[in-house]
Amino acid sequence: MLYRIPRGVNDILPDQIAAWQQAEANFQKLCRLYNYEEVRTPIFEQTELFVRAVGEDTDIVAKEMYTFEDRSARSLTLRPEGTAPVVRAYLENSLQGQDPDRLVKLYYIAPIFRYDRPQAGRYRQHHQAGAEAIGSPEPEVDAEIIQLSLDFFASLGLKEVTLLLNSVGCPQCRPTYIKALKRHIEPHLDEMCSDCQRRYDANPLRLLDCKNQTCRQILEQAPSMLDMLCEECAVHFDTLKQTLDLLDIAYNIDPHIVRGLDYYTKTAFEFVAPGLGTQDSIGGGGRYDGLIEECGGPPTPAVGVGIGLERTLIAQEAAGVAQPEPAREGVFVVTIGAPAWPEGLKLLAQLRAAGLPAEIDYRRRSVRAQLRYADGEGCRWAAILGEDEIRSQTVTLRNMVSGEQDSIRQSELIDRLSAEL
RNA sequence: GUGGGCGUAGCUCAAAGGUAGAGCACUUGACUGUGGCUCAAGUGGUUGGGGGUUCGAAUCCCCUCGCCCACCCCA
Repeated sequence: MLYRIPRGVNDILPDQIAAWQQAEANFQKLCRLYNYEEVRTPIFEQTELFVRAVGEDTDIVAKEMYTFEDRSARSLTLRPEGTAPVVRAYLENSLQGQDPDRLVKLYYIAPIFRYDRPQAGRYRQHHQAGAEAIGSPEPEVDAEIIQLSLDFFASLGLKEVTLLLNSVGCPQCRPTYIKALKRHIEPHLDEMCSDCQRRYDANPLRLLDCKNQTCRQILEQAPSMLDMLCEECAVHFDTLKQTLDLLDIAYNIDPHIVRGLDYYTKTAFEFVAPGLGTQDSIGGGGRYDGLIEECGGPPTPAVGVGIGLERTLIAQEAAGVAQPEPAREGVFVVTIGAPAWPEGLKLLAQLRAAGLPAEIDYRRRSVRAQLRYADGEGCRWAAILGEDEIRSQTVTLRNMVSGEQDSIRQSELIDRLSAEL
């Protein structure tokens, strides 16, 4: 073998396509139900867009982007997340129109690229189904995004999805919180891991999700962001919780949900599912009220979600959700003997022209082999053409499920099958 | 980026220094023109790749690539 697939990326082969198409179709259907419209943005953007939107200090920007120069020395980057390109397209095409308060609801299904060490459920190219609601500050919209996501998981038979919920505050209250957090940590700083010592200055919020034992202990008594939200953020969070209660959506408050993208404000959430090992997050999102302004637009509040399709499908498999058997359909043209071959080819073309899925065995093997092939291909009918049939202008039509067969006129075959299939 | 486990037929796996195998799948036949069940025969391998040790390597050593697991990160 001369060439192998690059590390960390996958082929999606015919036997997996049904699961993918089901997931994609369900997501699209739900988005239409919730009045979100599809956008398709390029797989690469100016590098600066992601650096600015996601944040220079994040792992995604610092070490996980596929960045390259084109032939004119422009720095471009393969999309490492879905929100920034949508925001760019929203601004560039003035999707808000003349109404500055207009709520623009968009969705996408797109490949995402991150140079990470591959692992089960973690790939260098994966696919996200995402939804963004741009233009509304209302917590009910956060709830809508969450509900849409949960409906999607439910539509795929995923029953044990847990919603983890947090608020990461806003530019008003977060600095106060960070000051309090650092004040708590400072006396213990030299006991903490080297990563945390670096984060202390670079990105103190990230201290919260350190998995190191000693760091965790020190952080256990640390103040919680949730206790220090400003009035506006606290009301937003309370209203969101009330709305979720109203909609019978269960959630676990988890103050350690921080998210790896700097643009989040207020609501941050994550969906976790069993069966994935340590990569158990199948989706996540939150509010990003500052991002549109950061990208050069007017102050515009927004909220969104990204769902990992590979992980969702792994969770679906782990949960033992059976894929529906493809229905038997199609006609297999069986020819017997040399004179029947051209007649079979003509019949094959006629069937296809009439919109009936049809196949033939180009290897011209024994009847036995042709029927076995037809069975393996999942055909519902076999149309058998031999000397007898040609002489009498008929075809032997065999039902591949029941095994019954009878002789019918060639001129009636298409009408008969069209009625049945 | 760090540490560990594993790479043998299309698939799932044996063979622990001495002839590379089994089951499933596939092909053909038993059944001159009828699939699924049964039986029989057959096809199929640079043992991930490269180098080394040895009379002899799937097996031991080194390098490399890939997958998996944990850290990390996140979808």
